[in-house]
Amino acid sequence: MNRKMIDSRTKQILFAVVQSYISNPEPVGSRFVSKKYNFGCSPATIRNVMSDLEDLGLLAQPHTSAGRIPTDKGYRMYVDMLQSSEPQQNDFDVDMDFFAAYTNKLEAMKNDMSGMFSEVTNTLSSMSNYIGLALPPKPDRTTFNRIDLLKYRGDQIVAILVTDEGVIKNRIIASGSNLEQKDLNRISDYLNTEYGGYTIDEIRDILIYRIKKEKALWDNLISSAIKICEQALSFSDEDMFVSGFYDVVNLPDFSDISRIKDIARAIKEKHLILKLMNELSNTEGVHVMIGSENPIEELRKLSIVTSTYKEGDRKIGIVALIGPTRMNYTGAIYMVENIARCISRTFER
Amino acid sequence: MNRKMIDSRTKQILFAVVQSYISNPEPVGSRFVSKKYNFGCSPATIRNVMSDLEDLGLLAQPHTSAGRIPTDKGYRMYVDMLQSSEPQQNDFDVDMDFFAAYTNKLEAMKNDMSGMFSEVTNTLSSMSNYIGLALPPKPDRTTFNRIDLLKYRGDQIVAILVTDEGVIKNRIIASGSNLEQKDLNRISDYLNTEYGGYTIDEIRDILIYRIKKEKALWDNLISSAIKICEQALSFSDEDMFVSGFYDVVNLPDFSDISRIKDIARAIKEKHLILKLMNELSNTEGVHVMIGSENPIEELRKLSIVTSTYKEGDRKIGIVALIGPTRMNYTGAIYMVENIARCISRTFER
DNA sequence: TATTAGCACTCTAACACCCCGAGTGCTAAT
DNA sequence: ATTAGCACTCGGGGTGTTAGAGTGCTAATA
Repeated sequence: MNRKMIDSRTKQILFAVVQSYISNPEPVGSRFVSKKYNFGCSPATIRNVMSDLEDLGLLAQPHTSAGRIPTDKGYRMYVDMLQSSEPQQNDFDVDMDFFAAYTNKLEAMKNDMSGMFSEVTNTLSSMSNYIGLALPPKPDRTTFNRIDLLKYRGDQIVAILVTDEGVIKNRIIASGSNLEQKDLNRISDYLNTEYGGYTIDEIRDILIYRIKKEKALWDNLISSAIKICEQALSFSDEDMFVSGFYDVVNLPDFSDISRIKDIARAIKEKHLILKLMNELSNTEGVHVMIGSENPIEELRKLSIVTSTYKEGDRKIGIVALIGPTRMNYTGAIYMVENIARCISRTFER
Repeated sequence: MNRKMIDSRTKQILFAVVQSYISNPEPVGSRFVSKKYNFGCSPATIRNVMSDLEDLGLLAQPHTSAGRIPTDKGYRMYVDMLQSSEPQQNDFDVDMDFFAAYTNKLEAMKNDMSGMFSEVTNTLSSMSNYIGLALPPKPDRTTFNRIDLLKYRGDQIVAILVTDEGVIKNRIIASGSNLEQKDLNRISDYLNTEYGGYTIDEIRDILIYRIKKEKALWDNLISSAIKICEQALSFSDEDMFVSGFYDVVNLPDFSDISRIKDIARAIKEKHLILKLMNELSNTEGVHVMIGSENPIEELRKLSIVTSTYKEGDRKIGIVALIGPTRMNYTGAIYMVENIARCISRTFER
């Protein structure tokens, strides 16, 4: 056998081992492989090959007299094989009709982002039994299109923030002073010409800068405008949707209490995952991170499958599944990919 | 010893056993009680008393040669003793100043109910290491005060729903037809005179009835009004806030995997807990349910401490802590009670 | 009559031990 | 290059033993 190149049969045996282990979490032995899959060779041969695979760091033995289980590197090769070959038949009982219907369902929820995305994570997790994640279009990174201010009762104002993705948020704020609708119109005109096109992050920076430097210069109206804008833009950054923790504890992979603690900690440290998701939201299509490949310490024993969704050509958010490294990658990829596609379609209309 | 009446020393010994077990989850033996607490009697005497307590069903032995642990009934008596005696010194390092400051913090979030209540559950859970729950003022059960409709762009309308507790929700809806602001005013006037004072639940019923019976009779405007009202009132009923699952798995009480599964299932079945909370939201002040006292199968091994919060005299919602039956009741009661008080104060202003 | 000391008894957790079976690695034959 | 055969290894499950903690009971005591 060559140093670098792995011959086709070897690859297939790796594939078989991984697939067997995924469907049944028992170390897989040579006899089993030789019997179950038809490679036309005896257990002894398989043994040799598996031994090679172990040397390559693709398989490992829990202990001497046990079968092999895949290493993270082994899963990696398996996933790469999956993705280079043609679409696998999915293991979940959802077909394309489901996703078509689902797109319509999401479409109907378009006005309620948070409802829509909690629906998405619920579906992801309940169909897969893994943990579903979703990042809605982040205001920070979207372009401010316009803000509208409507007078409400007393000194209260309804601020409606519109970005390129549509209405993001509306909230009621107290202006402090009693402004007329025409004042509000002047304020929003000012804000829209001044800030239109910037991302919300940038606007925040500008605001902070201005407040420091030029405070004294402004007239009352502008000062109100800034104040209102500040209030209207102050979103919580905790905008990540997670669900499915409660199913995942039933997976055999989490029969060990310490694994559950790991996963609990990982989810609790939302900001870490958030950061990772943000980094990944530049990637195109489906992306898989396996165990130790993961930059986040807390996720080193888990795998994460992500896919960005888009509006037109712009990637505006991301959905994901988190599960054990012994994950049904075929199914997870299929789900994540198609759900992301549903969301994209929703934004297109 | 009398049949029914338990003498004071016996009670105190029960108290000691429970408290010891709560602070350290080991069956407590007679020698230990006699040494640690000063009852001025020997282990043998304690043993007799503990044996009596076991006959009364207040203590139990995991096995013959182990110490005693409290039964649910034992915890019940303990909690009753707690509540009849004067306020215990709390075990958490929060004093009244904390709650005063906390009230202000909540005050500032009053415009953002969901933010406020997720803040509440986070605080509850992180300070106690149990699971924090909160039920915001339920729209269904609150009285509809008025609805305001503001024209926004195109056929879109901002609907602002006001109840006796203040602004509950504002959402953007599409009217379908292009209405002027004065039409909207007529619609909202109609809705307000027609439905003001009813609870939202009742309104929903009325709407359904009317839609069936009188559909043909209405003019266009009223039909729009109903349509809008329907849309505006269609809240998700998933309005319960939960947090702290991730800390609770670290408690020694959940070192057993099956216990974790129990608790995971309990939380997943939100509607059950929701129902319980609804039932409890008529109770006055703090309420404790211990293990088997619980009507919900899934919670039979857990305890729940609840407290309603009020606006004036009306109880409008509830907060709670869920933990193991071996719970720090003193601390949990203290936290729940005071947090509920903070919320009440917030609504008063 | 309530309390206590003393003692026999019970039960668990921990450890040692053994054996079975599954699965391997190696070697020699094909 | 493949294979059959065989010795070897290791974990899991069952058994036996022991130490220690805690009890219940009895008889003595205040």
